[in-house]
Amino acid sequence: MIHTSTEHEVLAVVFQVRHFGASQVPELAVLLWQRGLEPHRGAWALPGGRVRTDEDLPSSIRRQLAEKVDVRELAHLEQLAVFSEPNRVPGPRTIASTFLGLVPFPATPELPADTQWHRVSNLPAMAFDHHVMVAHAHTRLAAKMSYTNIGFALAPQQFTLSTLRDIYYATLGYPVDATNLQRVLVRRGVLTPTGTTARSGRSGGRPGALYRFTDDRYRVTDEFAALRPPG
Amino acid sequence: MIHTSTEHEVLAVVFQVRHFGASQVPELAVLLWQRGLEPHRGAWALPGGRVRTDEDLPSSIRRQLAEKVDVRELAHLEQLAVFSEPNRVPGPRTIASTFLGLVPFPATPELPADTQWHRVSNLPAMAFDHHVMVAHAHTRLAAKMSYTNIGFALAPQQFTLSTLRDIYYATLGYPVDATNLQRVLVRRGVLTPTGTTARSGRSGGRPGALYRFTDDRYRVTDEFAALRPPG
DNA sequence: TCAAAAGTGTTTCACTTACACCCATGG
DNA sequence: CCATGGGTGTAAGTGAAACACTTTTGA
Repeated sequence: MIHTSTEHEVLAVVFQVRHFGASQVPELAVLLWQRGLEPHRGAWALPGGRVRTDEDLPSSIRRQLAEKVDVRELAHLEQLAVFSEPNRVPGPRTIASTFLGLVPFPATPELPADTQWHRVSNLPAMAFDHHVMVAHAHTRLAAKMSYTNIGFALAPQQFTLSTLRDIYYATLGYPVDATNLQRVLVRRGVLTPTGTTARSGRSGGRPGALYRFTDDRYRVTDEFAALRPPG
Repeated sequence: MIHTSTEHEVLAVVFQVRHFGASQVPELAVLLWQRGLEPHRGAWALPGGRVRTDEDLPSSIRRQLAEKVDVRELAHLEQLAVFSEPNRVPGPRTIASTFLGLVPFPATPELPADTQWHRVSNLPAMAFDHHVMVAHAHTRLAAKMSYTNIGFALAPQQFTLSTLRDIYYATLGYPVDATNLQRVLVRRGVLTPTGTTARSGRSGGRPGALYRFTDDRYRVTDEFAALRPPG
């Protein structure tokens, strides 16, 4: 197919840690909408769409996400990769810029009828190259969980360490020791104790201390694993 | 200004570690060309240009770089950020996708008359928003020097540890201990001894052992600084 | 008083850095 | 034989992981 012009679209991989069914442990979820028209009718797609000529990409994706979720819920938004294969979608040649968006636990935004949260570990049939984008976003998120404070965008304002441990588990895919998590994050200045305590759960147990993220903006907290500057 | 359509361009920040003047220590350099026409006539710009409708972004930037440097010299190429402010350049609205390109030391590719290497530490007046792109690329490169094998794309096939130390110094901006550099990189499997030795320099001194990078493809070598998987 | 959940303390381990000292070469 | 640069050994420090043990609560 020969293209004569190029369109530009933005797509967002919006993640939230959510409870599914009666399961005790929450899982990582991604926001998808189901296509009602061909091509790929019935397949699930990432929210987003055409970029207008008078808006930059972050504005564009925020505008388009506003139709899906309350944008105030979006605690973090960052650029991912660009997908530019000339025939990645049928029709006019379209370059896609992808974004990673994060919604805090445990908000439950209103969703349009065609839109749903899906387990990242159990994705439905997806439209076009969107599954690659989800995988890419997940990889990026998991990496950043260990050397940035990006968790602030997935956690509530205040939380116990068990809650935070669940969030790390959901994003990383492997269990994390709550004790060590606390020590690592407090030492780095990522976590601050609020001084208050939560109430005990339904089945008793000692109430947990409440923490909050020190910053509510993205920050790299562990830049140099090796080859640090001298001093 | 009201735009009615959107163009898409690619721009590359091409780095090389180079000797400048009689200085003993090489420095990080970026490839720039000087604009001969308005706007920003005389200012220095990144290589790149309009994306054709039938090529993806990596192909496009490779094609356009071929006019500046021998593409065989380009040992690494990766996507950076997209710049999308509607008025970032005069004329039609243009979205720019930027790339990071790396050329090994100490190649000296032929350059067109309008093109030169410039010290990253002493940049000339630059066109449009290109200085931001260079800063962004430098930050990304410095970060990746410490947790990936990306140095393979800046180093010769074989090299002594002093050479490698200079390359790390040039990219990171602070001195690195050659001894520890060797230990860190060999343990991670990034560096392999060749078993051969270099000849002594002009002023005598013990000849250095020669090393090579184990892989000639980009690889993350130190994924988890903390919160590693159990086991 | 028991189970559940949270928190503390301690040991072990892996890695990195810093630095003093020894080695090989050319002039 | 000495200046120059390369290489080795080692000690100290950091920070993370694992895990047993203690504390606090609800029922």
